[in-house]
Amino acid sequence: MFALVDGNNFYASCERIFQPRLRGVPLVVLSNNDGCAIARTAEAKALGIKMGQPAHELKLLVKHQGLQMRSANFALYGDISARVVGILRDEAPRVEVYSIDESFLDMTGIRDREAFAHRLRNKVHRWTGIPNCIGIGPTKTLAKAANRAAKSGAGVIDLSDETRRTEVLATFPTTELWGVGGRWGLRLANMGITTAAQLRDAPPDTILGEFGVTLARTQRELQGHPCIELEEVAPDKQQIMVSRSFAERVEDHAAVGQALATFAVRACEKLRRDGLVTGAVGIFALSDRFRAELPQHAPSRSINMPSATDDSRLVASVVAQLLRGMLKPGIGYKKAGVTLMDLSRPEQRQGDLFTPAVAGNAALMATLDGINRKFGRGVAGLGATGWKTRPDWGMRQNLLSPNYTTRAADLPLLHC
DNA sequence: TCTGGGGTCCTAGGACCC
DNA sequence: TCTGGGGTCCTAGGACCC
Repeated sequence: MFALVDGNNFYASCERIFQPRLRGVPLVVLSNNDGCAIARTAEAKALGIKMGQPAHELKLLVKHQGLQMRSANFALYGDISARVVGILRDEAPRVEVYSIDESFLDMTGIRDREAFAHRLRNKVHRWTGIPNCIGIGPTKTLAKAANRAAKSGAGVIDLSDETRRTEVLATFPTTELWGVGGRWGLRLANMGITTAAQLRDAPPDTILGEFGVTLARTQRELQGHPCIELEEVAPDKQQIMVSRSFAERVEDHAAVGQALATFAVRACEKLRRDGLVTGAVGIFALSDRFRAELPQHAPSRSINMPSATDDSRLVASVVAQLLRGMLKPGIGYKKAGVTLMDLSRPEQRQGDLFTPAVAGNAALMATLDGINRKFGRGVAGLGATGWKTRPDWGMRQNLLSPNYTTRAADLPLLHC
C-alpha cells in the first residue's frame, strides 16, 4: 500500500509562507527568465491562467485583476521541500522523494491509514506552511490518482477499497493519469477510452500491442497489481544538463563561450555533489525559435573524454574546444547548454594502458566546493566564465523574492 | 518586447559480431 | 543457383514525468 503526499501549487505556496499579502490573491510563479507560468494558485487558475502561459499575456490580469507574479526562487523551494521531507521521514518508515513537491510513502503496517494521513497532512501544513493532499492506493498509479482526486476538496482519499476505487476511476480522465500524456490520451479517446475505469477494463492485448509495455504497466497498476516499486534510494543519474535561455539574443561568440563555461562549472558542481565522474561532454546553442523571420541555427557537438573526470577545469576546456567554430556570425543565440553524459562512479571506471581511469585534481575541487559552500555559490571559480555580475546572457528575474531561509541577509527582520 | 529547465524509459532500425 | 541464425550495442525519435 502506497501514499502520495503532494504540496498544493507548491512553488506558489512557498512564496506565500513569508509574504502573507500573497494569501487569498491570484499568484503565479514564473519560469526562469520570467518566461511563463509554472505554478498557479487556485485564484490564478480561476482567472483562466494556463500552465506554461507566457508572462507577457498576463499583463492585463496584473493591472485589472490584482494578479501577483514572482520569479522562480529555487533556492527557497528546495529548502522548504527538504523540511517537508524531514517530517515525512519522521512519520513513515520508508519514503521515496519523487520530485521537489511529491513523495511516496510505504503504508505497509499502518493500521488506520486515513487517520494517519489526515494527521500527517495537518502536521506538514502546520510545521512548514505548505498545504498538501494525500492519496492512498495499493499501487503508485492509484495513489497518484487518489491524490489528484483529493485535490478537489477532500484533502485525503483512500482508494484501497475496490468499490470506492471504481467509483472514482469512472469519472477520472485518462489524461490525468500518471503515465498518460496528451498524445496517448488522444489516441485512447479515438478508441473510445476516456476514463481511467475504461482503460483499466480494456483488453490488455490491445493496450500492449498499440502502446507498448509502459501503458500496459499503467493498466496493471490501475487493476491493483503493483508493477512499480518504491525507490528509497535514487539511482545514480545517467546525465546532467545545465542550460538557460538568455535574457537577450546574443551575437557575441565570446559571451556565449562565457555562458557555456558557467554552465560547465555548475554541471561539475552537481557531478561532484553526486559523487560521479563524466565520460562525455556535449554542448548546444539555439537561436530564437520564436522569431521565424530571423536566420536560425541550432548547432550541437559532443565528445568522449580521454579520462573520466569531475574537474571543472578539464570540462570547461573541453567545452571551449567544442565551441571553436561551432557558432555562425550574425546569428542571435537565445539559449545554450552543457550536457555531461556517460556518468559513473569513479571506482567503477577502468583505465587503459596509456590513460588513467579518472583525471583531475580532487583536492583542488574539494577546496573550491568548500569555499563556495561557505561563502556562497560563485565566490571562487574559473576565469573563463567571464566573471561578470550582470552578463548580457544572464537571466531575467525581475520579480524575485528574498531567500528567506537560506541567506541571512535576506531575513525580513534584518531589513527593519 | 515577450514563450523554462531538468530528467527517464521504450522501441525500432542499423551496424556489427561470430 | 545460391546467400543462416542468433546475438549485442548504439542511436534517433517519441513518449512520458515534474
